[in-house]
Amino acid sequence: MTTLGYALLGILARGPLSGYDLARNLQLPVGYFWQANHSHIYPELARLEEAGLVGHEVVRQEHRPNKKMYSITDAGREALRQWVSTPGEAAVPRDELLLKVFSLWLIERHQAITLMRAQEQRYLEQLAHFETIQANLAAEFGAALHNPDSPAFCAFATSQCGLLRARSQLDWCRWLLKQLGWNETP
Amino acid sequence: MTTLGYALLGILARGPLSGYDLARNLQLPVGYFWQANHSHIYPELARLEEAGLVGHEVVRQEHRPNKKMYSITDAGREALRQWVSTPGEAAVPRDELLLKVFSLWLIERHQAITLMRAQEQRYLEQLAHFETIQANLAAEFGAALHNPDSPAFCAFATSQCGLLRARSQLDWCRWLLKQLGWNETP
DNA sequence: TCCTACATGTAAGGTGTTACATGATTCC
DNA sequence: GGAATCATGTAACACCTTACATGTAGGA
Repeated sequence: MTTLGYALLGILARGPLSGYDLARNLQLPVGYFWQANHSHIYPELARLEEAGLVGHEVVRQEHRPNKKMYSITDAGREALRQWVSTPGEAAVPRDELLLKVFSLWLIERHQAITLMRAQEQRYLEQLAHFETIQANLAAEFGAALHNPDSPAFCAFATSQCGLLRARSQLDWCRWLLKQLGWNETP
Repeated sequence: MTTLGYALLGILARGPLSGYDLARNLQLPVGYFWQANHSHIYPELARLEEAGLVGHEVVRQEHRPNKKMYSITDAGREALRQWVSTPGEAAVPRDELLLKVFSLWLIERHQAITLMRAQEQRYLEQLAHFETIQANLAAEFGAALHNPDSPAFCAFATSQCGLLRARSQLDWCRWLLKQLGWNETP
């Protein structure tokens, strides 16, 4: 089983969806920690179905194309549970920005500052985004959000991770910008 | 040009190295934000050389195999500068752990706690690692570490990012563990 | 004797992205 | 008329990992 497969199972465990809907989920809500294109999702769904982890039924629609609604099977839920409860290896975080910062000494000071300011802006947007997500979750689920056995809490927990991360990255950006400013020749 | 290519140029900009040494750099020091295997590096070095961005000379050694020492060319340094100074797209952080947390509601409370405790331990190790790296850099470079035009400062800046990240992840882990504990039935 | 470090490569397979391909409906 | 949304797929390519392949020297 691939990780994408588990990502799909994780979304389908919350309710039946079409491949198209799954693709949208993997662009934004879940997309902040795992992305995928539809061209990857459709074949993967076929593989999951062959393995008996999901099933689908065709829903006829008027005024728009028919769609296949996929649902997770008992076997699928069990496979997902198994995967979630096993620790797994430490992931390698690939960060292009850090690669650039590693070579920042090569470029002009003002270019470096421009680069980091753009990044600062990006993290600010991320932060705002996660705050919006959390506000929406709070409005929709209320007290249920504090129950760790609910899907809503789990969505909140992942967004909380993103929020804290964005904050720490923002701190780092500003620290770096300060360093870049100190030795400046006016 | 691939990102791996720029990663190699970024290391070679600090001094000539063999493919083997580059592979080691991309396992640990740089490896905390970009990893690569030797099987990927050797062909990439050949491509960089074909493009005139690096060159090599064979160094004969006794008691051990000959090696090819690669150095960055002027064209390579310029290409690297170009790449570093352009902002680039926002990266998609793929995080398997967050995918698991997203489905945490499916598993038993004690399993979830075990999972997060293991993760907490992992982040603690990361934190210690970055602190060691920074201590080593401080011991080796001293005051030069504060000069943003030095390669040493850039190495420090990347480790600083890793350190802050590890800290925020640790905070998140503990927040989640607290949430998992609150609704516990003893 | 076996394992690790040094040193360089190729081959096969898995994963992920971009582009190709089609077609109805709705909004500007 | 053109763009966006809904809806599903295939094909080609780029990227990355694992395994295969070879050989010396030194330490446990």
